[in-house]
This record gives sequence, C-alpha cells and structure tokens, in this order.
Amino acid sequence: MPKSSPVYLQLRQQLVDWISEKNLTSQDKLPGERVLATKFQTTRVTLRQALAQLEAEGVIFRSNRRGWYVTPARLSYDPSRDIGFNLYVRQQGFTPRTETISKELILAPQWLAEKCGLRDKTPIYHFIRRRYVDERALLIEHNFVNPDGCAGLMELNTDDSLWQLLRDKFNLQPASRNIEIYPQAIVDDTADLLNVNTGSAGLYLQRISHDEAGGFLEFDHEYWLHDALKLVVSVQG
Amino acid sequence: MPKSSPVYLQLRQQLVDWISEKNLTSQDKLPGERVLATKFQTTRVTLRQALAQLEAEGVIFRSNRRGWYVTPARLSYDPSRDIGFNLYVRQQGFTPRTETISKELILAPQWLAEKCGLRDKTPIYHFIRRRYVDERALLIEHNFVNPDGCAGLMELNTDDSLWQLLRDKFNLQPASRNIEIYPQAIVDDTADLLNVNTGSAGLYLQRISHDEAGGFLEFDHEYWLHDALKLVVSVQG
DNA sequence: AAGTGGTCTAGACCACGTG
DNA sequence: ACGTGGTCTAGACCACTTT
Repeated sequence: MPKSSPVYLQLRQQLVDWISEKNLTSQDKLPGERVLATKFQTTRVTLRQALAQLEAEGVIFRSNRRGWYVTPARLSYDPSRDIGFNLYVRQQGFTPRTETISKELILAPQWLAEKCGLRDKTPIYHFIRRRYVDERALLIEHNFVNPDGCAGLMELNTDDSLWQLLRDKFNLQPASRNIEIYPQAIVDDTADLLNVNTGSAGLYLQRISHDEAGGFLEFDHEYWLHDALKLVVSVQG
Repeated sequence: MPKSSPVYLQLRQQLVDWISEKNLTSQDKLPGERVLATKFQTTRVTLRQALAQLEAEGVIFRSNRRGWYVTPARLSYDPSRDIGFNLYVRQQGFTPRTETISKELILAPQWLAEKCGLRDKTPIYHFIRRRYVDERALLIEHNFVNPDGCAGLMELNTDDSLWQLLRDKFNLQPASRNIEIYPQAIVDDTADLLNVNTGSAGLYLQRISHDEAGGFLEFDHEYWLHDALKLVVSVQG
C-alpha cells in the first residue's frame, strides 16, 4: 500500500493546480492566507507549510508582509564574464534597475586585506548596490575596488557596470578571477534590503579579480535570492 | 527604541551559545526537541522555528527522523576539474565513500537527447551514485555517458572516479564543459536517498562534457545538500 | 482604520527509527 | 515497545502595509 502524503503536500499540489488554472504568472499575487485556508478547508498553519514548500521549490515567493507572488523565470548569469548586469538582463527580455545604496572610501579591515593580499588598512572603495529585475529586488552587491589607477571612480554614476567604467575610463581589465559560490541564508540588513525574512534561502557569490601583473583589482560579493538566478559557465580544457 | 527580535530569533542565539558552550562539533547530536523546548522554556513549535532558522544558516542539519546534528565544514569543490570526488575529499582531510545505486543502459529520452545534441532513443549509460563525506550523504549524482568508445564501462567498478576510468581505460577526455548551477529544493526520491525531507534546500549542478571534436561525452547532474559544499572556480581572461 | 502576514500557545496523534 | 520527529488543530495577539 502506498503511504498517503501529508496534508500539506496534497495542499501544495492543489495550490499548483489552482495557480495553473487561474493562469497566474510572473509576479501575480495570490489571495490572502485566510482566504486560501478557507478555500482549501485547512488551518493557516498548514497552509503556510504548503506555501513554504512552494517557496523552497521556487514556485512562489513572498515580499515581506505584503503577501505571496508567483516567481518569475530565473535569470541566466555567467560570473566569469563582465558584460554588465543591465545588459545581461535586457538580453533576456527583462527590465533591469540598479540603485547605489552607498559608496565610500574605507580602510580595508583585516578579513578583506587577507582575502585580497593587501596590507591592513589599505584605502579601498566600497560600493553597496541593489539590483532589480522587473522591479523585484534580486541581489545585494558589495564591491571593494582598489583605488590605484581609478581615482575619482566614486564621483561617477555607478548604477551601471563598474567593469565598463574601469575599462572605458581607466583602462583597467581583469586577467584572472577567483570565484566562490555557495548557498547561504540571507540575514539581517541584507534581508531587509531585499524585503525578505531573515533566514531566507540565498546564494552567495564572491569574486576576486586581478590584473595581468597579478595586482589586486576588485573584490566583490553578492547575495542573491535563491530562486532568482541560474549560473551558466563554460570551461575549456 | 530598537525593536526587540521575535522569540524564535532570541532562541536561535541561545542555541548557538549553548552549542558553543558545550563544544559540540561536526555531526554531534543535539538533545531531543522536547528536552530543548523545556530547557529554554518554550513550545516545540517555536523551538522548531529556531532550529529551522539554524538549519537554513547551515549551522545544524537534520537526518530524517533521527534528530538534529551540528553541520560539518563545507567541502570545497571545483566543478571544472575532474580529479575525482574521493581524491578531492581526502585532500581536505575528510573520508569519502561512494555507492553506486544503479547502472543501466537506457535509450535517451527526449529531454536528454535535446540537452546533449543526440537523436531520440540513442543508447546511453545511466549511473546513479550516492556520495558521502564522513558517513554523511551529501549528494546524489546521475551520470549519462555516451557508450561510443567505452563499451564495457558498466561492468567496471564505478565507486571511484568515472573520469579516471574513461581516461585510463578508454583514453577519453573532456575538452569543454558547459556547467549550470542553481539553488533547488530537493524532493521525492532524491530527498529519500539523502535522508532529508522533501523540500529541503539544495544546490543543483549540471555538466555537459564534449571531446575535442565536439562529440558528446557525458551529461551529469548532481543534487547537493545546501550546506555541504563551497564551489571554487578559477577563470582566466 | 482595517486587514495582512508574522509570531506564538498548548495541546494532540501518528509513523518511523532506535534500542 | 518506546520515544522521536513530523504533522496538525483552533485559536490568539501584534506590527506592519495598505486603504
């Protein structure tokens, strides 16, 4: 005899069916939890378990205290290239937007200096940016840029590609990158900035770029919503 | 006035402190939920919310109905190289183990044929393997190998590196790889095989390898626990 | 001001893993 | 056989978003 699935998984399936029946698509809002709980004759707690399941699967997402929405298609993203976020997004038929949340010149703290092979307290630019696709905030990005050779960068508009600026205005280009990627919960400030609960599933991406002489160019890390992207990399050899 | 955090987040912190006090490390078991709920004077529901938070952060993990354990350090993993899982793991001071769960010769279904640029119903080897680090099951791997040039592969021991077999016994070697990576919930059979609940956070990794002539060699996909690995890639240019 | 999602309580039963 | 984690109920209050 096949063991029958728990109520919340049956409910999950009913919700999937219902979403498909109603033809809900990208960023459409679901009815309130109490409405859904009544419609499917269950408790709000159990309903929320079903919703959480669909959230984990990337079918729906929630925006803070605003409610549940249908998740858009994933963005393809190649971290080994640098054609710029905005261009990337447009090529895939979406609408990008970037906000520069803060920019300042700091003295590299120890952890950063170690990562980048710098001496403690070396001056370094720090940018924090928030990036949207179709008005959904998908990631928070921190860029730490070596000011050598790009003095004045902070006065420019950084709502587009930093690499494009570095290439066009300062003739700086990366020759090698070390990339680290792993799933990591989004917490605290980052969660707030992305309008998600602390502990939401996310993907952490870190990149250290050097120039041809092996000099340190940029350290960047990015916190992505877990359902927002698909990494695509091509490797030879 | 700073808004006070909800009980489950305070509880989260207490649990972290308690784990550190008790010097619990890699794979140590936590007390039962009822014991913890009593100790911290809360409900099992709220306690479980705190535990789920720590699970999302990768601090603890659960093994099916067995209880909660402290998460081991992440395994570093470079998907662009092929020195073999077992060697990888040992280099980092852990103990690997691989089980071949099934191996058979199948006719490529449509989705696979499309992915690999084959005609429908081309014969292809299919291996399913489960890999452990320090006796914790971390991933399920599916390998689809082009039988051309490696007839008899299925009769060999596949508990070590497939690529090593292909290189040493059949003189086959990949020249280019296309890799896709994204967070994805682990569900159904895969969840069962990994002893986790359906819907647990995971990382999906897919790799298509071709030889120098552009011929299809292997398609593989892997389902990893979200807290198990750290991807490390180096890219030139 | 009303209604929403987020949090929390105090129980209960069941299926499964362990001893 | 026992105890565990997994599931579920039927409520409640609060902080925040929206109207």
